[in-house]
Amino acid sequence: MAATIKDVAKLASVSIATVSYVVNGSHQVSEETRRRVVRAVEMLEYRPSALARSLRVQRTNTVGLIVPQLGNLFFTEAAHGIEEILQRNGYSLIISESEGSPGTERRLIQMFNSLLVDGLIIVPCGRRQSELRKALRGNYPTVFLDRRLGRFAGDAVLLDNYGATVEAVGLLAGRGHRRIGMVLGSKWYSTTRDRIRAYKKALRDAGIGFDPALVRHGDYSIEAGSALAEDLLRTASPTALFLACSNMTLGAFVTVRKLGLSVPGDVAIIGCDDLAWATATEPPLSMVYQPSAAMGRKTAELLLRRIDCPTDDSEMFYLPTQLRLRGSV
Amino acid sequence: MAATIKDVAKLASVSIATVSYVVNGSHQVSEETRRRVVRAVEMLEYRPSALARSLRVQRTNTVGLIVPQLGNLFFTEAAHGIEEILQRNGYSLIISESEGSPGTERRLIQMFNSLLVDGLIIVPCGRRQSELRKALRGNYPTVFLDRRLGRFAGDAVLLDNYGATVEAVGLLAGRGHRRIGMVLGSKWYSTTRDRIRAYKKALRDAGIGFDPALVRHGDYSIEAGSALAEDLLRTASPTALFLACSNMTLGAFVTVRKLGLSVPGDVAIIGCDDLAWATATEPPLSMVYQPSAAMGRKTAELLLRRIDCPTDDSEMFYLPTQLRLRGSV
DNA sequence: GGCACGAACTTAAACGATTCAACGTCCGGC
DNA sequence: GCCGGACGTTGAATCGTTTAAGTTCGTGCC
Repeated sequence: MAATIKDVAKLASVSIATVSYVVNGSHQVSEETRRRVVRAVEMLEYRPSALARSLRVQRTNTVGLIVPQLGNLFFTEAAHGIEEILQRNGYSLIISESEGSPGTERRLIQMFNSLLVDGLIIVPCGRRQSELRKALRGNYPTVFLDRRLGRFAGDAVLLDNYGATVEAVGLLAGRGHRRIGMVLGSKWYSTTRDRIRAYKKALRDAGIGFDPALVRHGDYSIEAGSALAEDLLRTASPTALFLACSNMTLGAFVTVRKLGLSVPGDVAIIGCDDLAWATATEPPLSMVYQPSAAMGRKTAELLLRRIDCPTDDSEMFYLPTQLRLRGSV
Repeated sequence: MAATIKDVAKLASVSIATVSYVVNGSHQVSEETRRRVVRAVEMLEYRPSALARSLRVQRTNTVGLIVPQLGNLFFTEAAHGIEEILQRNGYSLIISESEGSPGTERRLIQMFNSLLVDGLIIVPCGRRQSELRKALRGNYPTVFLDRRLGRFAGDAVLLDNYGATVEAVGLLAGRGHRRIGMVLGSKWYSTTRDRIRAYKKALRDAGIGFDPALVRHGDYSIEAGSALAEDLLRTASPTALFLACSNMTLGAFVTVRKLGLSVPGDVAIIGCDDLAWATATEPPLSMVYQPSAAMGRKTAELLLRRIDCPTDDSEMFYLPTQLRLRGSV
């Protein structure tokens, strides 16, 4: 249906090689033939097949992205940042969702393997890094986003969750809270582990003992936020809550109100990932701002650098967050 | 680097054709050779190149999606619904953002043209349908999502914005509101035109005159919601506001409170696209629920049908919405 | 005049799959 | 003993590009 390089060559009465040279400007061509070819290209509305080109040159100028959910603004903003950088560099992005399932994650990686992407950005949700490594097979550079695997495994762009949590918990402790409940994500994620380390550190600094009953793990959904907050309030009587994402913060806030408790009177709240609606509640919610778009940009830049010059040394970046105090504490 | 069909053929001591037949199950192969080939495939961790296959069979099992913004949950939920259906049918999805710019939209379409996608789903933002048609060149089926172009142009899956707006405005009028402000999207979008028709109809039914000063157009951002609501309140003194998307609803709500007005006492509010945070505000916001994920699924199904059997007759679906009344009216 | 050289094109071999047509082998039927 | 099929396998063309390696031709130099 669509015109191919052959059609153009025939119409311009030159060889297909010449057409290719004109289109790519990769070889000397006389002005006269150049014009003929250009006209033929325009008449036929010829656009080179990205597929055929990619097959030939063994690169697609495409990178893959695997995020847990598209319904989470934290990730879509990161995706947005990634797109911005890629677009500027002539790359395109294939986005897909792992739904937090290691199985889906593996399937997607295999899909990308057979798609000949030039690089991959992934928010890993599998637990074992060896499996992920194996699935990736090292055919193309990979950068981890938001979460890392193991201690020092590969390139990664992360947020300073440790620092953010130390600051938030420290602040709550400073205001006299002794029982600070934590609603975090899966205990296998590096973000969660960092936050727990930070929690213990902040408690130690404030001379408060660590009570495991105050720490819960959810799946970053609104429902998890509700359920865990309710359970925590009923069984561990915290006077403050820290929540690891905006969804869970929302669920927890609504539940706290439903239980007839006042914020911040009965329960102080600090959530993560400052979204616009956090200032529309009454009281407005205190949130740890996470620079998701910037994180995306940084990740894309790192990946492009790796694509251009692969190396064994891996880099890890921690982006600073920002605690935004509002009425909820 | 990665193993190709040739490597497998060599290792299994058969021709590449046989390997292909085994891998695809598209031809009879003796049990004995089948086993040899399968073993070779496993040993080499062979995965067929999607690129080469697509080039040969002239289809990619990939569809493109163009949405205005990824940062809008309405679209990401639709994307989610699309993915769900595609995945189930062995297709993958390439998502991209037009940022509401017709220029970017055209660029993206051209990218998809050279990418050999099997179909395209687009939330159009260009104003002229002829241009879009030309860019699309009719090489693959296209389905419009959420907005249509012109009156009856092509396959489309839409929401019943007309019905929703008649209901919402009618309800406000029924409660005695005579000056109902509308904060809508670009006046070129079909959604906006439908809503204006509905607005006029509902006013007529209630015996209220139409005042153009009560209708404003924004770009679906939080900022637009704030600015337009403030302007509307200062200059046209509405006692109720209808807003065409969740972002603008949020912006408007925050602004109304900032101006020291009470909701619903001074201003009643009905927004669109019921998101979870709408119940966390005080008062909770009345919203028109829009089944975005279902819309996505429906769209994907329609597209797949068109890919399987192209036809000239186009279909248009209007999905019902649902008015959810809460404290804000 | 012969030779070398560069400019402007073309030829043809990849890239990694699918798939049609052809081929050999074996078997059963007449 | 010969013919016709079925079965299993292979060779080669093809998809639409890029690009290394020619080819042709005109020109300048000795």
